[in-house]
Amino acid sequence: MTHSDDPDFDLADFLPYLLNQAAEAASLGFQNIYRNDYGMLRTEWRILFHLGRYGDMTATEIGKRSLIHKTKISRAVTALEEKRFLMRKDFDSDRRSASLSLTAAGRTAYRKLTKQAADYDRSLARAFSAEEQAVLRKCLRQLAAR
Amino acid sequence: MTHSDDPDFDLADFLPYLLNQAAEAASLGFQNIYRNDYGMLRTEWRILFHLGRYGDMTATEIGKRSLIHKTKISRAVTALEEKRFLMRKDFDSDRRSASLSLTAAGRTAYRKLTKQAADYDRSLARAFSAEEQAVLRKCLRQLAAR
DNA sequence: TCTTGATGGTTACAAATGCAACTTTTAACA
DNA sequence: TGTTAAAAGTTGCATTTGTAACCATCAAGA
Repeated sequence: MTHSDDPDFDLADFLPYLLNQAAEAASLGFQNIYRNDYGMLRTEWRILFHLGRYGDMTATEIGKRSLIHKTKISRAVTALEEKRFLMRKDFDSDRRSASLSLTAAGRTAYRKLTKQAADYDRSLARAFSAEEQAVLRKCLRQLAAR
Repeated sequence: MTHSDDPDFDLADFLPYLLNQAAEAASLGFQNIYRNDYGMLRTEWRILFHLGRYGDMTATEIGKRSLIHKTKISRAVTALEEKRFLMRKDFDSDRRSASLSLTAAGRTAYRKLTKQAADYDRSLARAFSAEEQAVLRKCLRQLAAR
């Protein structure tokens, strides 16, 4: 006996819930890599990725691209700096901000992590047909864009 | 110019990232409802849901069903009790645990929230065709099951 | 030049979470 | 019966994160 007026509804079918479960499960495997192998947090890996992929930029520019909040960026940049994955180069023109660029170690980490991410992505996607993958990614993108 | 050995790879295509973005966006709309209207956190709403849907049970039983960690359950139950949404009934047979049951206010909140969840789910799903929805849910379930 | 307002980034504080340690009670069994 | 181990919850601590307030610098105009 159910206690609901809407007996067909179940959390397991609720899209936000289902998305969360899937996202958490999918994150886990890769999280282990950047956490255990590089001692990074998620935000740090994301920032490393942005710098590696798009080149040097300021914290604000990372924020515009990634939609990560500036306090998270500030802390992650400090952490990456302490780990010697990136360096700040002050501008003469504007001493409020600095150009962030990866060190050699940072670029190496970027290269390896990107490769592992691509591998991991393939291992996840392997469970689905090409059509399913296309639908899945399209739906996710659409949901994310709200 | 890209700085990668794998120039086709982008975070925006990375499934864990995409899933996270979609999950976060999808959560937001409903989060506003249980937060603003009922002052609940996500775990509290989930526990309210389990009790409303499946009837009275102990904290451990909720944990088995929902896979929520017992410390989160303990804190959420206390919070729901303070908000007068649930009550503990001690067992005579085993004084370590208690049966948790919703109050009248809790049942009302459950009914309304469940209805709003169902509506919200439909509003999300409306963006997709029936086939897309089926593929999406199937893929998410499969990912979550890993 | 001086003031006012915006911008880039950091820090303080509070809430949320995970992990481990702990308390109480029960069960097992020598 | 008395000791030990397990189970049900709770609490403490350390980490992470969001919000708001904050400092320093720069731009624009009076």
